[in-house]
Amino acid sequence: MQTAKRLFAVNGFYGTPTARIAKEAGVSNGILFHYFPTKEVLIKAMYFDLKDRLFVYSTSQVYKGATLKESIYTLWLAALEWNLENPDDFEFMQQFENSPYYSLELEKSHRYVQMSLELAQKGIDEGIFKQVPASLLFQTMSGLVETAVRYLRLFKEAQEDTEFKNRLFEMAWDAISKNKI
Amino acid sequence: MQTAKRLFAVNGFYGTPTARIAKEAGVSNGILFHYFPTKEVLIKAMYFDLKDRLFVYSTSQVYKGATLKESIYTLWLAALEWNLENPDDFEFMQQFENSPYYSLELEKSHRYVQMSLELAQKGIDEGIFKQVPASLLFQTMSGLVETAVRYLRLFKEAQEDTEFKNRLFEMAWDAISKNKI
DNA sequence: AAGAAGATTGACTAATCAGTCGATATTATT
DNA sequence: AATAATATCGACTGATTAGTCAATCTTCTT
Repeated sequence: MQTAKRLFAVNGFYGTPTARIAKEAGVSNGILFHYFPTKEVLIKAMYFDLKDRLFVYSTSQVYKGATLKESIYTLWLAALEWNLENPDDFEFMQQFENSPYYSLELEKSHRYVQMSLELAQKGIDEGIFKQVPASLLFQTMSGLVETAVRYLRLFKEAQEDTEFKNRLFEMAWDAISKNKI
Repeated sequence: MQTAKRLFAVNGFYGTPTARIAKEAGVSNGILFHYFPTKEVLIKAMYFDLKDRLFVYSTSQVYKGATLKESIYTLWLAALEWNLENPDDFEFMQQFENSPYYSLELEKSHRYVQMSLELAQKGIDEGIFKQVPASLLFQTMSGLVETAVRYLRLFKEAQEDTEFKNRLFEMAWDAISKNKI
């Protein structure tokens, strides 16, 4: 799976023959299909695995007694840094979510998504977030994490700039929170 | 190109044989390669064409004497509705921008991107937008248009809800503009 | 009308690739 | 130790597909 991820990230799903995955992973062609009966099964298993690791990593960072904003910030930062530190995962995820393999049903089955939706609903109920559907808030935040990741991948010098990252978060926060004018 | 776009939107680039494009377009295999020497050339030509049509459509809607916020709103709405009315274009664009064909150099060559960047810079200079790079503001807006499109495609009943669309714009505007607390 | 230039055809090919399968090796169970 | 169960191998195949090419048709020029 690690080898497949690296190759997919560079050459895309269709640009990566299963034979090459097996070869570079140092195993036979046969054994690959022994564990993953089709290429599609391999790809979906990889996506599920990735989302689950992201969930474990993100939630492990959140304090128990944190305020909502602190929690959101921690989760936002965790997602951001995780994507920056695992560029192959990010590439793979982007490709997958824009491929025919992806579906909403699949998406909703992940713990990561469920947890995020609950948090969004909490913010709405407390009157901190805008009065829009929770799923919209989640998608907005996810989209803005992606934007931030893409930007910081381009301008690497800003990756260590805490002040700049705070501004990035501020943009995301302003998008979803009620404005106190 | 229209046929290719429809097929790509449904089956993806790699899931669509050139022979099928030709057949469904009612032309021969040979003539397709007469005008587009490779599949890649076809795909890139389609992307360029699409971005240019989006530019023409969007800018035609902006009033001369409009304020910055009005202009941004008009452009945001134009992009949103254009994507909703041309779902094949949207699917195609998403796939392209997450494929190995895509590059930043290509992106910057489009009139649409150049115009957007100038507008973003104007907002920064006037102190209306957050003091971050213009390209970040543009990418943020683009990302939020995508989010809005995806959301409205899922919940079609909200597509005609002007009030809801205003809320969507508000989220985008709050993300990029300075907050008046 | 003759000839040139370009448009169009579709059968063909060389290469690629997902997935199979029978044989062999390793590990677990009794 | 004998047997069963599982893991691994890699050569092979059937299907698919991007791109070619020689022949035919259409349009333009003089």
